[in-house]
Amino acid sequence: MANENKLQAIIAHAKEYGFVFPSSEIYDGLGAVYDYGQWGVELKRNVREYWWKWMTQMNEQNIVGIDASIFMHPSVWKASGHIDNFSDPMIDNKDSNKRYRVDHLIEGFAETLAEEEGKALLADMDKYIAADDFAGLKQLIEINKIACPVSKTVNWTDVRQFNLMFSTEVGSVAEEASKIYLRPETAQGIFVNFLNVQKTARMKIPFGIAQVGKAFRNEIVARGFIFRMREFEQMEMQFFVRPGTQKEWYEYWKSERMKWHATLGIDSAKYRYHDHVKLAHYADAACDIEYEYPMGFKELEGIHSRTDFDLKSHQELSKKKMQYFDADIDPETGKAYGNYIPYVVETSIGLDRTVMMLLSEAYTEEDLSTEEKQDSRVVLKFIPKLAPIKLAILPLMKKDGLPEIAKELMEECRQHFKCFYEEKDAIGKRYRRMDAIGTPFCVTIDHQTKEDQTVTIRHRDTMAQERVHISEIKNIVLQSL
RNA sequence: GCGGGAGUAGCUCAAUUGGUAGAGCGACAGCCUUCCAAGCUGUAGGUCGCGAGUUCGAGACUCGUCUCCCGCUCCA
Repeated sequence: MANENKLQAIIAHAKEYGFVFPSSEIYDGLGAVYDYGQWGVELKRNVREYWWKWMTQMNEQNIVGIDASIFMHPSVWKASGHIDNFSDPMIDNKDSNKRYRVDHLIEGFAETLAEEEGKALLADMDKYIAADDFAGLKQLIEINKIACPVSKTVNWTDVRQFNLMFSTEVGSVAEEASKIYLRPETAQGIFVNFLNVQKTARMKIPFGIAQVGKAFRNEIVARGFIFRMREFEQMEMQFFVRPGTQKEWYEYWKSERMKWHATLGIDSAKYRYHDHVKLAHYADAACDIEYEYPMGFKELEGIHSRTDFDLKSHQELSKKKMQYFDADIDPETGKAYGNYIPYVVETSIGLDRTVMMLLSEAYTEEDLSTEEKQDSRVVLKFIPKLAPIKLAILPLMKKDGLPEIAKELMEECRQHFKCFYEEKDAIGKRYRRMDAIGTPFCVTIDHQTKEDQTVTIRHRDTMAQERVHISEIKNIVLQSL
């Protein structure tokens, strides 16, 4: 299937079978916001829980979790650089339809001028930017006849503000209210709690703090289904290390995170690392783990060596010492390492992007036609651990006591994993419905069950069936999880 | 934001030059059925994206508007 069609098919399937719905659809929807439906939420929860366990329980490193609030003190975003770096005035060229950050455009032009002239121009620009004077900025562009590099024209729109962060007011009385932001990343919740966690959990470096939660970003263009949403969920872990060791920990987490991906049942050829050449303001090394989505390789997870940028910024702004006292002996000096601000290696993966990866990877259209008749099915090949429903229990017919036996099995199994019971329609049709939402096992109760307590267990991917004793079903499913 | 394409039932689509909305699948109820969708009967479901205009009459024509998709621009 062509990739553009595959994306369409996945979006349609996700909606049709209750995985992902457009937000507020009855009111024409809300751009780049989606809701998870009954099966989507199970899939997403399974991913989230698996990541959490893998990080905070199964991993050999010392990692604990937190759950910080979405609202944070405005100074947090001052310290993190989000206020200064991500609220840029933008301008569009009407002929080329290209959009530019105003500062980039003017800086680019300034470089073509003589040094003194350029400096003067940039000084003017900084003055206008500091004053939020957009009309002044536009005037500056017009006076200097700064042209679009593509269209070479000066046919510009007005200058507009681009805000990465969503803001709202805290305080119920309007005059007393103060502006705060919805967090654009979860990491800062970890940094501001660094001391709390380190002290109360008596954590020793190296150690990690994990968090899963919502984050919010205005996007200039929100496209690609749940790949890029305005409200999304991140699974992040900040790993605090001794300065100077960040490079080896960066490499460690680079490979460690790929090990996690290798357990998701995804073709390893669909993954690649992408090293950042141009580094963000806080990083000394950074790479992405990319997955080949239907629209191409795209960033799924980021691994960043964030240095001590964040803790240091918070220390400066808050005047609180964000230090760790390291009693370990430095072999070079024979003395304790002493007080320092830890360096940080971050792993940050998009939960929604992971769900989209799993949907993309699992979605399979199969042609089952024989010479006699045409036949096909759509099957979602999730690994059982992540599948929304683990087991469907299907009496072959809804009479002769078969539903009663099925319900007994249902009662036993539902205590351990998500089950689905259905007695309507032909058995083949019920199998196909379960295929469409990725249920790995179906068990069918028939008349023979009444005689020898055996049932048919049917495997999703191979469609193979085997006859087993009814008492084995629970363990067969549990072993696959 | 710009350019292109598309909006009719849950889904896929149909409705002669404008004449007042249908089918298949799906869903639901029942019948029949001893293991891989499309056997039988019945039922529900649509102010044709929304709003104006032209007309005796608009799903169709005109204008506006909204939403979605594709491409471009920005981006941790």
